[in-house]
Amino acid sequence: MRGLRPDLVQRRICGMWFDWARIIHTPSPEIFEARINDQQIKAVRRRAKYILIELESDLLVVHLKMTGRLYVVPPESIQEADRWVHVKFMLDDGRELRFSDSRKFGRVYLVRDLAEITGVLGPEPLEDDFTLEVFQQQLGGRSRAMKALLLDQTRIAGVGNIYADEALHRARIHPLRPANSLNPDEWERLYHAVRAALFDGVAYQGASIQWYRKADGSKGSSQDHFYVYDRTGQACSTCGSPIEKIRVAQRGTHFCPNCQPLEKGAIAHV
DNA sequence: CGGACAACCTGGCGGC
DNA sequence: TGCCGCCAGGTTGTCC
Repeated sequence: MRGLRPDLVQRRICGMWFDWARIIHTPSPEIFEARINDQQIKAVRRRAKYILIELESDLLVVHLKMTGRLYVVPPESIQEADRWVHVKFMLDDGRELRFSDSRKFGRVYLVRDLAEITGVLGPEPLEDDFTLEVFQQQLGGRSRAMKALLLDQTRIAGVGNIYADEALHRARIHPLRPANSLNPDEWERLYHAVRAALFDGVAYQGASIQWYRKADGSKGSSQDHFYVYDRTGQACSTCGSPIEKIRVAQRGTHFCPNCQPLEKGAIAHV
């Protein structure tokens, strides 16, 4: 989002193209095309994992899902190959905004009101009003595994599989711990850990494990700073124990069995 | 409420 | 080399 902003703000959309209609989620492709045409881009923002491109009378919303990429190409590079481009928006300066997605899971939306898409999302964890009390109120009081709760976008928005694992490790909490078993100190640790993990992810400009690329096409570096994600069998940077991988909430889940013990009272021995 | 699973899709990788 | 099965930064819906 930050990388796209300078290339997009003040541009005017003067055409679009697509070759996979299902990616155009709302409204129908015909209406989408007619309505977006000639609208000027006023701002580029974000809500949870949704990129919001503010137009004069609509919001162009993009979700990259697993393998989506959004980037701008200058006129001289428009012939450059990318076999996974499925939607293009022509800009008034001759450039082109491309949505590329090998798995075709990503979606684009054109709406008057953001609530049409993100109405059920929980609070933004990096906002100032996201306090420890809010965090605990959103996630606490139930028996679900903490990892599953962190991934639940209706309780807290924007935490994905990588940063859920990273936050739990930073807070030294096992991913299977029931939410109603955390003590006040653990709640506070996890609160700060979630924010720190997300903040660092943004600072490192995303994780380029396979497909993700920044707006300028280069790789983010978050993957070079993972504590547990994608590090199965490697030594924990804190204690040296091998990182383990299990399945929680149907997602691959990485943790250090020594730093993040499941048994109550189990104390890490280094 | 919550867990399991399928669906949506394609590509990369390890194993044989 | 080739084929097969498994895995993947996410979300939604169904069933139990």
